[in-house]
Amino acid sequence: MIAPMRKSGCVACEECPLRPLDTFREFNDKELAFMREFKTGELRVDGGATILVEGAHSAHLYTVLSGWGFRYKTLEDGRRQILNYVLPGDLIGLQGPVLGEMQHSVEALQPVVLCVFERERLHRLFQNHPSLAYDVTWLAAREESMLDDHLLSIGRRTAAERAAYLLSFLHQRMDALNLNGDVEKRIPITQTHIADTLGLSSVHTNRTLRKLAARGYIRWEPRGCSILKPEALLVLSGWDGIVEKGRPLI
Amino acid sequence: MIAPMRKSGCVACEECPLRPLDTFREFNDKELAFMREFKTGELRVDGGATILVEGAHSAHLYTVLSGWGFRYKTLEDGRRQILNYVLPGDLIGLQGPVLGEMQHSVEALQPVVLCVFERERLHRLFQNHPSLAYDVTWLAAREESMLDDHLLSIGRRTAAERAAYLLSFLHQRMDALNLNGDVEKRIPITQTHIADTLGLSSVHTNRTLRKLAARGYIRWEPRGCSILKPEALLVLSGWDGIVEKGRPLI
DNA sequence: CGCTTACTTGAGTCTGGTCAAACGGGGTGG
DNA sequence: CCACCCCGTTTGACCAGACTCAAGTAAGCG
Repeated sequence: MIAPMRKSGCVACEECPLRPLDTFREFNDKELAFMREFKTGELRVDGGATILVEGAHSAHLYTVLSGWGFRYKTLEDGRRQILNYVLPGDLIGLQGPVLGEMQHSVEALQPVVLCVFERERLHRLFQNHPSLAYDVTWLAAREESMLDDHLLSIGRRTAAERAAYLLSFLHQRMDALNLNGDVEKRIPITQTHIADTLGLSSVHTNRTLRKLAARGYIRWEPRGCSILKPEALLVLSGWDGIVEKGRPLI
Repeated sequence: MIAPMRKSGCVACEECPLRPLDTFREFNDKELAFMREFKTGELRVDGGATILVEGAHSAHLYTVLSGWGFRYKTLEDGRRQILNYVLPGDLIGLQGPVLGEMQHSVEALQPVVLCVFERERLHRLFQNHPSLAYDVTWLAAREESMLDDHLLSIGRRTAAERAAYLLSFLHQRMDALNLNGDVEKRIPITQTHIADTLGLSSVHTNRTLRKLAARGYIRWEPRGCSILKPEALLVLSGWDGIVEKGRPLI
């Protein structure tokens, strides 16, 4: 599951391929210098691997460099709820250092590369780099905002609206990273993942997605979904879309 | 809706009635001094009043000193989803300063007293008080953790389990504040609030609650609910309960 | 080639929604 | 003081969206 991490041979923060993207705010030299120091290595995990486990008192936190994953919780009897998806630029595992232990698990959907940070050094970040501390809070507030949206969706939208919302949401997040600019245009998840995100059964999810496909809004492919009419999905969902500018990249 | 705020005549942070409670971590003198400076006044709102509005670019953030409220979002057609409840000690309105504008609204369930903070000074807090900055992040991570729990509940639990979860959740939060130690033992919400939290209709919520009452787990009172058998509710819900120690009070 | 995983489809069931009506308490204006 | 109204709660009857069970297809892989 876990390849050894190395400091040499991994991407330096100054050359991070994500940082130049429009979504991310610019860091100054001091911030970048700290980041390079803060990052202790990289971690590669296979698709399907568990990155963080509920209950663990993890020694690390991570930022996703590439690949998709998802956060989830389960009930005793196995019912699973996917809480959110993690994409490149997302900070994960903050609950470990801050609250003491993880309250959810994280799993990779594809091979994922992670930047590794030590929980110990997080205090140094807060001590010496207020702007970065603020950024960590920014990221936490953003996650909360996404969860609010998901809650509204699961609680109050119909199955079709929920599906439209989720696909719009993921499409917009991809868009911000230009992941759909080149090769990867597909959202790399199965219908079971969608079902476990929307609080539906996989059978009903399938029927709902087929209707969206019949209308020409999406095309379902093995292990993934292509968005053909993002605007139509957005209208159907009744969602405003993501409001986000100057997102920090820790 | 809004009474004028005054700095004199309001509770100083050193004498904050909440701070001595076991749930909250102790603050040192320097932290307390900053808090007294940070707090610019108090605000009293009536029950039913709106404290913060979605879309607003609010100039303040608040900590609840007394009273209950709730955070919510609505869809165009009026469908409402309650995201979480706010109780004394909760920091609200962080989204304003951090993300730029509020993505949800907050409404008072009762007369509520709030400590008022200026969004401008939040940067000073991060600049000069790393421990408090860390605390703000702690609170954001805690909120996220609660939302994760809610999502699991709405997405994957049955109506009865959801109701049991929500009532357990609110009961535990009351407990931590000793609100049930003295006069107020009731959870001060209507069945419509519960319905809008659980993603159910009010009719079905009523039937579900009556079943819980018939089993002797709860007693419903006008505009409120008393918990008679918290352990039974916890078992029914399949929830672990809140894990929380040394919560900061900003 | 056989196994597994993902997706599809049909049939019957049930949880939870909608519509409708009624009750009861608290507040208000006459 | 009483009539009225409104809000929150309760209950019944009926309906429908979503679930379960079940079976079958198709693609990928060792």
